[in-house]
Amino acid sequence: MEDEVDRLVAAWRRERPDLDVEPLEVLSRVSRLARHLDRARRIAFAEHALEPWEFDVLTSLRRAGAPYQLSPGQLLTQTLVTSGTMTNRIDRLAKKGLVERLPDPSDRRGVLVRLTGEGRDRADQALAGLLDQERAILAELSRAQRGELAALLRQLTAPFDNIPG
Amino acid sequence: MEDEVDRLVAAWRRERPDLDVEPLEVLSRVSRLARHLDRARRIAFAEHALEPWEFDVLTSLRRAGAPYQLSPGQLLTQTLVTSGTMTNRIDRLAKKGLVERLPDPSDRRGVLVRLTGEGRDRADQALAGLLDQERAILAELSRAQRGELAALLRQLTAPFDNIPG
DNA sequence: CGCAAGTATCTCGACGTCAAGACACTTCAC
DNA sequence: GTGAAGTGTCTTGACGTCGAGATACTTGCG
Repeated sequence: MEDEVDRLVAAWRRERPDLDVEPLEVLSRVSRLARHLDRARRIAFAEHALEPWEFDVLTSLRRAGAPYQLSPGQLLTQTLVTSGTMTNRIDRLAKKGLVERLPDPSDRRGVLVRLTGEGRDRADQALAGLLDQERAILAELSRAQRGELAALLRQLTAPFDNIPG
Repeated sequence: MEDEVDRLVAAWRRERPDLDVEPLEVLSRVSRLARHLDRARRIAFAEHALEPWEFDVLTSLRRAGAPYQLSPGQLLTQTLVTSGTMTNRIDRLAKKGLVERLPDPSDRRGVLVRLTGEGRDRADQALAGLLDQERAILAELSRAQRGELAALLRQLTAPFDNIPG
């Protein structure tokens, strides 16, 4: 089946036959698919009255394991946002009672963000919903294909994740 | 090589051994890679004094071929933004002299957006720069692997692109 | 010990996006 | 032709993000 990137690449080959546009076959698909996923997630989370950004923060804390707390700096690296954004997110989540700020006992510059009981429940529920939705999207592929795809993507993400950038 | 998603998945398996988190192996990588690509593109385009959103609009028009004009509605479907956003983008690009608005001769509700000569040159230059950067990112993979990856991604994007979403 | 450099977080203003609705024009059925 | 539904674009207000700088504390060197 043809997709929008096939059309996009064909158009470039017509308009700019002098250029090698093969990279777009992969990376434009990644960007566009991410865009579609963002939209789908927004809808899935709405059932749990959560925004995607709230999910990102809550699940980062949830994954940390008991006592479900991380510093704002650790949250930054997990969510790929800037520090100003994270401050704002923590403020809003705290106001909703899903997280709380505690002073870091070992560094008085620092703060720890801890998930509340309600925050934990909401994260768990939303995660289950998200996984259901993602399984439906991935039903296009066989188990083996999903494994291949994951491995190929890992090769591209690893440099970004390991060399700081 | 391990990436951030490997760590993320391992954390979920520890915290929620009851859930099947396999979908994250693919889709979390797509989202995170897209995020990294956004950042890299922003830097690449800065050399040409263009923002990513400007590039998106200008190249959509460029790909359309002479006379390089599309309606705002056609631009919406190509760029995956809302109509209010597109109006705003066209306003700003017009103010910079990179596009111009013309009345649509065949539908008086409509408008056509046309690339100016300078807009076309800027789009062409930025595209070449982007492709160089993307080639560097994709050097992690063999030509055959890139082909495989593109084909697998196409299977996931096609439903979004063909069934209206 | 004392000071400079480094680090963690927060503050602030500018900006881009979105969603919903308004408006103008077109199309289609009767 | 006329009215209703449909379509294409723009307007508006709220919101989230970013980047740069400020602040408070810590670390390491002399």
